[in-house]
Amino acid sequence: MSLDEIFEHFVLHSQIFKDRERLLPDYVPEELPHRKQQIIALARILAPALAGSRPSNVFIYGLTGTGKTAVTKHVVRKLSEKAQEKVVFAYVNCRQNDTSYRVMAELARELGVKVPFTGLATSEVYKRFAEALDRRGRMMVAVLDEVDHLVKKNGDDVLYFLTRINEQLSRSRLSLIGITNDLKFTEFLDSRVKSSLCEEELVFPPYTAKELEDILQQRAAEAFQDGVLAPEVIPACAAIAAKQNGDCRLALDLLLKAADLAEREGASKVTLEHVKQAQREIEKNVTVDVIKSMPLHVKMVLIAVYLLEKEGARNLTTGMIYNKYMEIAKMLGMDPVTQRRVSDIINELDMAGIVNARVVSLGRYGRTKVIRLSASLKSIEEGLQEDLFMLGVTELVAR
DNA sequence: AATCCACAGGAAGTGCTGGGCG
DNA sequence: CGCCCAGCACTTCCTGTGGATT
Repeated sequence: MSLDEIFEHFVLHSQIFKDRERLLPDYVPEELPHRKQQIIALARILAPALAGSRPSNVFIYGLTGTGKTAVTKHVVRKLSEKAQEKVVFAYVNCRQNDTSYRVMAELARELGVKVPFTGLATSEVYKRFAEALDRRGRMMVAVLDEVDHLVKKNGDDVLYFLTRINEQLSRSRLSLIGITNDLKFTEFLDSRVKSSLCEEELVFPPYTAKELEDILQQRAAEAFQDGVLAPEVIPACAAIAAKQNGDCRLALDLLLKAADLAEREGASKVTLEHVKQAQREIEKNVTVDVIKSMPLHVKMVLIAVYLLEKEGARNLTTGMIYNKYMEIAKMLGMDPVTQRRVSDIINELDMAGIVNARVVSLGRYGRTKVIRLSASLKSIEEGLQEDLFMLGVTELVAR
C-alpha cells in the first residue's frame, strides 16, 4: 500500500470516525451542556459592549477542563458576530505567552501593530499598544487565559497597566477577562489590581461523572460512526476523568486515544480495554515528554533521585541528592551546578509531577526537603533513555 | 529555654543568546 | 556598527526557620 493509499484509506474508510476533529481539545462545539448558567452570566456581563459602553472586567475561576476557555470562546464568538466591527476581541494564552512582553505583543498584534518578539523595552510595547488602541477608537475585550502563570512569573505589573489603561484613553475602552485554574490566585495580586479586575466573578464547578457522560455522548455522536462504541466506553472515560477533578479535557482525550488505538489495530469497535490502554498511555506520555524536554542538569538531578531510589534509599533529602548528583557530574566530566540551583531543580521536578518534595524539619538534624519519585520508574527510564545512551551511562540504569 | 543543624528560598548579579533600533 | 533589550540558566551572598537535642 502506498502512502497515498494509506492516507486515503484513513480519511475515506475510517471504521470508527466520522469527524475526528470534534474530539480535539481546541474544538468548541455549538452546544456546551451543563454550562448554560455560566454562558448566560458571561453574556450579560459582556453585553454592554454592543451598546458601546465598557463591560465590567471579569474574573473566571475553575479547575482544568471545566469549560472556562470553551465558554469564553463561545460567548466571545457569538458576541463578535453581533458586534461586527464595533468591538475588537483578543485572546491570549498566558501559559504560551508567559511574559509581560509577549502578552502585550500579542494584544498589540491583535490591533494590527506588529511588534518584534524581542528587542524592544517592555514599556515601549505598552506605549505602542495604548496608542494603537486609542487610534482605533474601538472597544476592546481582551481574554487572558491562564493568567496565573503570567502573574506568578512576572508579578502583576501588566495587569496593573491594563486595568488602568482606560484612564489614558480618550477614544477607546478596554475590558479584561481573566481566566485561572488557581483558586487562590487573587492573593498574588495588588489590592488595586484585584478590585478592578474582579468587578465580576464567575466560578466554574467541576463536572460530575454524569455531566461528563452527557458531554462525551454529544461529542461522540458528532465524531464517531454509529454503534462503534461499546456501551461501557463513555461511562468509563467519564468516571476516570471525574476522579481527576472532573476534567473534561482528560475525558475527551481518553475517548480520542481509545478510538485511535482501536482504529490503528483495525478493530471495528472501541472497547473498555482500549480505554484502559489509553489511560496508561496518557499517564506515561505526559511524564516521558516532560522529561525529554528538560535541560541537562535537571535530567542529571532526576537520574540522581532515580538511582538513589533504586538503591533502596528512603526519605531522600536535598543533601543526599546533591551528593549523588555531584558523583554523576564528576563521572561525566561535567561542571556541577550549585546546591542552590539543585534545590530549585527539585522544586521544578515537583511542579512537573515527576517527583514529590515537601519541606520537613528534622529538628536537630536540620530543615530540608524529603523527596520521592512520583512517576513510574518505567516512564522515567523511557524519558531518559536517549540521554543515558548519549552520555554512555546506560549501564548505570541497566544494573 | 536556648541551641543549632541543614537546608529553604529571597535578592541581585553574570554571561550568554537572539534580536531590535537609529 | 554600537548600543539596548528580554529571557534563560545559573551563581553569589544572604537571612530565615521548625523542632529534636542539649
